[in-house]
Amino acid sequence: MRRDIFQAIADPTRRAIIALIALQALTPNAIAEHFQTSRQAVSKHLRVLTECELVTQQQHGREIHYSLQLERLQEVDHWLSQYRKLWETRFTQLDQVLSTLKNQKK
Amino acid sequence: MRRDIFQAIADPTRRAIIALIALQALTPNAIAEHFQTSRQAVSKHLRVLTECELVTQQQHGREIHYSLQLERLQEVDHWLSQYRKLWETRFTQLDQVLSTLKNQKK
DNA sequence: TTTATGTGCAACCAATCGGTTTCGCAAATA
DNA sequence: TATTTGCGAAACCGATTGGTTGCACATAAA
Repeated sequence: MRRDIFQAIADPTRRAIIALIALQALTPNAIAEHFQTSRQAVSKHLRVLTECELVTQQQHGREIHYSLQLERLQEVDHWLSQYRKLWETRFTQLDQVLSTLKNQKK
Repeated sequence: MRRDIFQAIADPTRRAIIALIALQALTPNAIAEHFQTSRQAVSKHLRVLTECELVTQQQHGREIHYSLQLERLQEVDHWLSQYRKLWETRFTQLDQVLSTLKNQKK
C-alpha cells in the first residue's frame, strides 16, 4: 500500500518513534519499552512508517533493527518551503514598515 | 477541542484548502467549488483547521472569509528543524568524503 | 533436542474520520 | 414582507485508525 508521509507523522506516537530512532537503529522491543503500549502496537506503527519509506529494516539474526530514512522528511520540508517563502516575505515587509517608522521619527 | 496541527495537515483535502487560501481569504462556498465535495464537508475541514488555529474567520455580512495563519505552519517547521540539522550534517560529511577523494586523486 | 526469545500477522473492538443529508437561522434581495 | 442565499450544527453512515489478544514461526540458548 502506498502511504502518505503526512498521515504517517500525524500520530504523536509515531513522531516519538521517529525521534527515538533518529540517532540509532532500534528493535521493536527496545522501542516499545519507551511507551505504555504493547510491542505489537509499536510494530503496527513501524509498518505504517515502513510503507511510506520513512524507516528501513536491517535484519540481524532474529532481531530486526529499524532506522530512520532522514531524507524522506525532506518531502515535508519541500511542502513547507512554499509557505516559508510567504512568511519570510511577510517578515521582510514588516521590517520595511518598522524602518519606515524609524525614519519618520528622525 | 485542542487540535494537533500535524493531524490537521494529514488530510490531502485540508492541505489543498490551505494552498487555496494561502494567498487570499475565501468563503466556504468559494472553496467548495474547487472540490467534488459538498460545502458542508469543506466546512468540517475548516472547523478542524480553525480549532488548531491554522485559519481564522472574518465575517462580512452573511459571508465568512477564511484566511490562513501562515505563522502556525512554523510549528511544523520547528519540528522539522531538528531533523534538518541531521540531514545537513550528513550532507556536510558527504562533501568531506568527496573532497577527500578528490584530493587523493591529485 | 527442548525451551526461551524476537518478531510479524490476523482477528477483533471501540473510537474517530470524512463524507452525506437535513435542518435552522441570519443577512441580502425581490 | 416574502424569498433567496450563505452559513454552521446535528444526525447518520461506512471506512479507517490505534489499540488489544492470540497465534505461528524462525533464531538463539539451555
